[in-house]
Amino acid sequence: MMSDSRVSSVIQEWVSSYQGQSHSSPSGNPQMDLLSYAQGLRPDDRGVTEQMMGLSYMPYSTSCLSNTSNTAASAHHESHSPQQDYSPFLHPSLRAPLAKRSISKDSPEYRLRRERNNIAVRKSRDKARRRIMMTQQRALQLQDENQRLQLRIGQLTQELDTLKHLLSQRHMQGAEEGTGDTSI
Amino acid sequence: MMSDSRVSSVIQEWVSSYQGQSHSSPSGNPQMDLLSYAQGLRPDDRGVTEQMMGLSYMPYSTSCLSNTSNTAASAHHESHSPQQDYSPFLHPSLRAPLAKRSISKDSPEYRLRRERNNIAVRKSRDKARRRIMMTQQRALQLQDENQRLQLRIGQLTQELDTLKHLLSQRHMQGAEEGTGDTSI
DNA sequence: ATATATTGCGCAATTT
DNA sequence: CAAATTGCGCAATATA
Repeated sequence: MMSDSRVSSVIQEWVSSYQGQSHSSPSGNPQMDLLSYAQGLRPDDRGVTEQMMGLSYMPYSTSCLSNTSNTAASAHHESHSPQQDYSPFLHPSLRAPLAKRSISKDSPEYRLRRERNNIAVRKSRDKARRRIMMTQQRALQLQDENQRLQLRIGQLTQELDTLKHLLSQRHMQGAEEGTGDTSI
Repeated sequence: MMSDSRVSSVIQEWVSSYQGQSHSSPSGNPQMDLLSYAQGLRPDDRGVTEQMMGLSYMPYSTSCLSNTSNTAASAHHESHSPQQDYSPFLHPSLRAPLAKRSISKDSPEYRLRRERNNIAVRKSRDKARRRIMMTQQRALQLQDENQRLQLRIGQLTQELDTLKHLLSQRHMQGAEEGTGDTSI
């Protein structure tokens, strides 16, 4: 049976043709104070694609997949070596790994790889967390500045009105030569 | 042997007993604050501080885990039933479940709970994803509006200058009665 | 005390 | 091939 991850891959592939590419973490400098980060905001980094709001949140393996949990206490991502999906209906890249490796999970090589990936994963997630927080902060900052600007506009507008009024009075006073134009 | 998750719990308990508070840290999640720093490997998200960028992202439990999975393919977070912490030093609510459940992972009850949690997790993550996207979008919108406002301010300022200039000329022209005040 | 919501973590499939 | 991402389930917590 195909794992859920593979299913999502389908959607991903299917959809990826739609979203060009993005990701260009210009970060370089991890420090990247909020200000500078504010310049090159990434509208998105990825996956704006997947959602489709399927509000059911039904388990992926339930209700449509057998999920015949192998032995005893090992649910999770098991049953990978035995039984694969050779269905001819699926996209080639989705079908079974075809007796790929015998890394056997015991191989020190396997552990090494896992460990490295785990590290990478932590790093990546850390990065993501930081990115998210920075975006939030940026939004807050922008909101503040926005308010500030709106206020400033209010001031200027009022001042402008005052001057216009004043000027019109002068015009009245000065009578005849009035061009009546105060706009720029 | 104890799973990494339990390790963190231990550390957490251990540390929390130092801080006085049992659990319910006033703000934020304890899991990280302490554990991460205790292990000195998470730049973490919390402090926007992040300075020691070169951190190692060292594995939490590697190098001490045998991971001799019970059967064949089930590594991961196994072995939970055996070994509990009955330390009398800990706050009662922190001590081991005291032979609480024998949910044994086989119990249909266990599966039920797991399934429910899985659903909750998916839901929660979906929500988070949406929130993040919205924040990003909001930041973009704010940025746009900001620009718009800045422009507006530029216009107003210029117009104001023009009027002021004009007015000053009128003053000159009208001579003596000038109050000289154009500010609001 | 129970149910749901969050969150860090490791796994595996994919991407880059 | 190595590192980065991403969806997923688990378990510990946090909340309600």
